Amino acid sequence: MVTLEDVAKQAGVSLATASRVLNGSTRQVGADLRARVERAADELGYRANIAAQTLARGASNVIGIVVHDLTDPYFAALADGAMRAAAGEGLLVMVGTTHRDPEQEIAYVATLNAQRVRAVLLVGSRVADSEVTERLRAELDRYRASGGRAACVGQDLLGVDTVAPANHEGAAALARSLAGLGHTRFAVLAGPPRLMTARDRCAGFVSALAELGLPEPRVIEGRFDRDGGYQAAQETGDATCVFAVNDVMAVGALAAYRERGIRVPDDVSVAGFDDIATLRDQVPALTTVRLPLQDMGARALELALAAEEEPTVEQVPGEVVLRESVRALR
Amino acid sequence: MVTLEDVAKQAGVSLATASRVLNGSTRQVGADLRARVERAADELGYRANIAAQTLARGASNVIGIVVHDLTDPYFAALADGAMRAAAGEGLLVMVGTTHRDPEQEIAYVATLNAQRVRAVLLVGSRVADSEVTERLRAELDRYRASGGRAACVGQDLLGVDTVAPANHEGAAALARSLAGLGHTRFAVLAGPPRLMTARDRCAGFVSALAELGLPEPRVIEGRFDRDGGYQAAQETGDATCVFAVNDVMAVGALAAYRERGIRVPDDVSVAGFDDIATLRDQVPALTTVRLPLQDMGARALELALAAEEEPTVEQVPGEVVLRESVRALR
DNA sequence: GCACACTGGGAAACCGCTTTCCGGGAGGTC
DNA sequence: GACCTCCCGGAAAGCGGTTTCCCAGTGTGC
Repeated sequence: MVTLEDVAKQAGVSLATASRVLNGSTRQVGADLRARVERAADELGYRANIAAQTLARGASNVIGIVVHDLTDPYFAALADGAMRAAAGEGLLVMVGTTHRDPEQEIAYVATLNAQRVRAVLLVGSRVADSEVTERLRAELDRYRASGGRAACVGQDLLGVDTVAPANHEGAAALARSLAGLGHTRFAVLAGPPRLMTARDRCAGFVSALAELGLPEPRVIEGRFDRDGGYQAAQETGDATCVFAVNDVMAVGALAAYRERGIRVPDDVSVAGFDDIATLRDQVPALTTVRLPLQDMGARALELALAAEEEPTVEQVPGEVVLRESVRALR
Repeated sequence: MVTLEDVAKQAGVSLATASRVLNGSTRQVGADLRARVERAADELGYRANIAAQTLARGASNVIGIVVHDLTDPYFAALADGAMRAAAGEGLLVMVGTTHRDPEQEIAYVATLNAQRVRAVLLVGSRVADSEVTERLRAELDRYRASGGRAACVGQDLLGVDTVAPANHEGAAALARSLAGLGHTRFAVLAGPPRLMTARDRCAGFVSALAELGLPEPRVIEGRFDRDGGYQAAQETGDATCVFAVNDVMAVGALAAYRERGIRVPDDVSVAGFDDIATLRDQVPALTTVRLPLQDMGARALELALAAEEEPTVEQVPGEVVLRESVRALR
């Protein structure tokens, strides 16, 4: 393993000079020495030891991103956005996946704190469990107390900068659009009530219907993934319009209906939430609420790095996109 | 920022003892001192500085994964597999995305080397550019020379442990299956010839057809993504069966046909490659070659960590999965 | 011609932790 | 009771960089 000292020795200069040449400094180094050092480094194949640099500088150039599940395109898009932004800042990215285990999330914050990462991004829904949230928050506070920055994509429950998708409002807007098509009997594939995102979307949808004076929809809980949508779709009864709280679930629902010979949108209309790019070619094309996922990820990183005194909370509106999976009732 | 020294002082013990208690050691520490240290650490909210640990230990517990594009479910699945395996080993993961720029790939290897990560996983197709490959290989050699381990998912071109999907054979098997259905006029949505993966799949398909004595397929180059498939599908002429070299392209092709009123599989059969989970609910269901992506990612990590003397190359067979997007010609 | 920046080089302290080495005390053996 | 081990605590030497501080040499301005 080649060290800076080896390089300095080979170039016949001091450690200080070698460091200034190779790893950046405000100080100038004469052209000849500079060349000697660079040549020596090249010949020896020197690579700075970042651990040592981090230790000496007291700051790393790494950020951490914690997501629930990378294979879920929702998180992949958010992570990608954040990673592009990070790359633009010359930062490296450490990614942790919790597989939806809140304990893992807490553990990651602790680990990333230990890594002294510059910033931590918590991407994904909070859960409705104040005990867990409190512990996460404590861990986060500890991290921030020692100079770390944090931001979150999801619900503003952690006292950090937050990019908050307008789940409630987006679902409400969707409900109004669907009601505008003449639907009155709705069902909601609500996902797990534990997940704030699922809960908010469901609540937004339900409350908008109530405001319109429409009957309460049937709310079917289940998992937050494709299979959750598939299963919940078995129980939508005589609803003419079904809202799945995310696109992946909606796709599961479409599959379920297809298998049972129920036509979408002729027999039942289906809508999702998120507008996942990978699912844009579904047949029938999915009505949904579009969220600018990549931008949200990037924005979260910006917020974290900007580090205002007071945590910023940014609402991100969703845009209702009507596609072929819904039809108007005359 | 609370350091180990603070903890030691507060507990009234030496640095050595505090270290042994908190950060693991072969040495025993007496129960009372151990308790004192733990209490002090807890009170102060101590988090070990990993940069310092890495420096002192001379080894980090981080691995690096370099992928082309996280939003492509193919890479997401591979990365997820590798990350699960890493988590099982207690390793943290640093993810870099190249967005298909080979220079970025080289740069990441250099950076990860600087980070002294335990292992580097290069996930994704090599490119048919020996100059670039050579430079990447040189960077990798430099990394390995200083004790790093590396593995690759893709083509065995780097002299490191490799998990190599049987692209050629898989595509050939698919070709035979499709020919068995009676098809004779084929087209291949071949992707970019630069990409070895695209090239191998295309070549495997073409050569299998040749062995069967069937006419040469029309080969249409293009991008490796959904839009590439969409565009290439415009030029498939009178082919009765179209092979897209990956599922995402196949989905693009399905969309193109749908728009033009060409029915799949009635008018044209379509097949892809990879068996991407997110795309399993496509209509019509996509015929494809299944690759155990998550396992491959996990396996690559295993290989990298195992670190035999001679690089291992593991072929991973693909399994042809016939679904509704193809039909038999009578 | 002299005081005075100013420039660029090097010695050495320091970042926070691990680990080797040393030493003192307890316990065992004959 | 002398001698040996074993056990466990602490001092201190690194790990590989960065950066402060000091110093010699070189232009400047008057």
